[in-house]
Amino acid sequence: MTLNQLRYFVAITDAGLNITLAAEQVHATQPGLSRQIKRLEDELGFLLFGRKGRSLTALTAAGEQVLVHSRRMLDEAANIHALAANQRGERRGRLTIITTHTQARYVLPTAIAATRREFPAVSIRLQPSAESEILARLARRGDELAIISTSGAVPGAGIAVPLFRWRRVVLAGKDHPLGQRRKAPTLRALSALPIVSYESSRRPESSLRRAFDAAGLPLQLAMTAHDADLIKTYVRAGLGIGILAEMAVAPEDTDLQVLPAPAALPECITWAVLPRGRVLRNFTLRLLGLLAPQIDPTDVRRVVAGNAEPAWPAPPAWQELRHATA
Amino acid sequence: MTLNQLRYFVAITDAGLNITLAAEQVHATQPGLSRQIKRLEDELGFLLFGRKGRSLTALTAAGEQVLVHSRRMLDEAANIHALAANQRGERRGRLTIITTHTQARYVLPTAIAATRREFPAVSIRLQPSAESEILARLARRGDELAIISTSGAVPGAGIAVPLFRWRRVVLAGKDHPLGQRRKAPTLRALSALPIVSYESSRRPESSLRRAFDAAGLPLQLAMTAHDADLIKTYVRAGLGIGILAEMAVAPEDTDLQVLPAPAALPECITWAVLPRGRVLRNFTLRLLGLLAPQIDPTDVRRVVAGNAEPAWPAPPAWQELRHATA
DNA sequence: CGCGTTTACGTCGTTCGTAACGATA
DNA sequence: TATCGTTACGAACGACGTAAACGCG
Repeated sequence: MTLNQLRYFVAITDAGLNITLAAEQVHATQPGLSRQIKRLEDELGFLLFGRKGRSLTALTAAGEQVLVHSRRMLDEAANIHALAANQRGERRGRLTIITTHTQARYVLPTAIAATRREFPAVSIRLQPSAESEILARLARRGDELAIISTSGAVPGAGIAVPLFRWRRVVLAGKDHPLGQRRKAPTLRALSALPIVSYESSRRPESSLRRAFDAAGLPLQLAMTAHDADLIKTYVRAGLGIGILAEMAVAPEDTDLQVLPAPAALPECITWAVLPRGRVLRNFTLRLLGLLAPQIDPTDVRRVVAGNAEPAWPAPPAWQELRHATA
Repeated sequence: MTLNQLRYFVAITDAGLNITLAAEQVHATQPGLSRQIKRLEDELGFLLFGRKGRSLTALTAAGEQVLVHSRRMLDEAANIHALAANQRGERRGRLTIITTHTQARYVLPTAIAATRREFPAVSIRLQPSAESEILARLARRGDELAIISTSGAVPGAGIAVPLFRWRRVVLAGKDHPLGQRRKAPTLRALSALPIVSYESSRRPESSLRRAFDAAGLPLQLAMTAHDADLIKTYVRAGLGIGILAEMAVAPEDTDLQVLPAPAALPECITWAVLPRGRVLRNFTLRLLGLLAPQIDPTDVRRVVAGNAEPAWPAPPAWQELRHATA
């Protein structure tokens, strides 16, 4: 049993049982993979894949089991390599961040730019994803970090580190009467108007929808998008009233009226979610520190390694954070 | 990075940084290990060991880290091998049981004999250990299973499966007046007499000692031993009154008076403790099933694999169990 | 000097890529 | 016939053991 054999094995399963495709992805030839799988099966004494004719049709039940342990071994191998890279001060690497559009567009840029200045050879890959996919992707391999928001609840998968608290804002067109009193509109007032907000507000468990439900008021979603810029565009076009994250309001949005959200809309928290048990590269921790200065990188390492229980400092409000890091 | 390199690496640390000794234990030559370690260090880019002259003096800090992940990788490799052995119905293997003398002498024999009848090629190694060492040894490698007793509390390390409940008995010499009423003596009565019991009773947190402490009575330990047979021998010799586990009373002990223990001495539970995350061989589960028929082997597998939360059936009393399995 | 590690050298086994072959839709 | 997996072959690499050299107590 070789690490390479296991690497080929999971590559084949990840490629949907297509050996040729898997071979490309591990930078090897197809006969090489075929042979190693055969060797592995010979050594273990049973088939990993079910075959019909010459092509692979499915993992066997035993193969499923082996796959689980193989992935763990490869994860640990990757951990040792990450450890080594940190140890010798390696400054190259890759960091994949899975996040939503709003975080990517309004929260991350300064921190990512600063990280890149410090580690110019690190390739940072932003992977905007729908909220529902984010936690699922974390389980995959790679040096991944998810940045997501919830209204209070701690995300289930991985190690969740609270970065900052934020509230929603209400956006109205320049001459919309809602803005005339310059204070937060009531939930009831919003309920009477067409709303433009995030796609995720369509989900019945979204905190926006639940706030309206709790008040017994209807929520009229005129339009939804993943993208805060689109939302603002359509508010400008007069499609309705925007409800979005305060981070998404930029200085150049002077043509819009920005009002606080009703108190009934709960405060949200943005979290960094890290895969449990993974050795983090130095630049990953650096990015986290830049995003939320209250976080102690050493604590993060300990908790992710499973050597300490999470005990995070209370996250600051977004406004404080932005002033502190500006 | 090769699995062999990691194997050599942990062998060297387990051999106390003696490469020659480690080489014997992994059935290889000393230069081979030296070379592979050098290669590994070259690849990782830093030293795993501190050296003085030509000899290894200590693990480096980075080496400690690598060691942790290396062990995990090798554990997973062993898991795959165990999985494979199970899958192809391999009936050979080794099972090391870490336990106390009383369990080894009075509880395990029938179950072990039955397991050996079913798996004649399995070599079972009984490793009697003091209670304090048992849990520490579980962390080491190999197909290990610990059988230990506590007075109620769940053992901390690994997965603890409750096997059965038992009580203590009081042993007195044939003509000792304590036995004349043929019922359980009081704690106060025992307190006035010299006691012969287990070595572990010397520990202040032992349940025997705590029962006397709670009653405000002194415990006079005339003699202690790890070994129930020794205790009986010294009771016969008139050294004092024996207090030991009910399992340790054999039919041939007709020359001793056997009395129930005072109710103030709490009931104990014997547990099987399994290392978390290890794939168990079929014969290990078989032995567990023979020890405690109420246990569902599939549940044990699931819980040890981390795929289910422990929810064990209530353990029967030793007497019921013995009659059920006899 | 004895113990333990490193270096040198020759052999063997394994892996890999290229190329040809086989099966399947 | 195109696609994908298997088998065949030759080259290159790497691991291993033996034997000798080196350092340290």
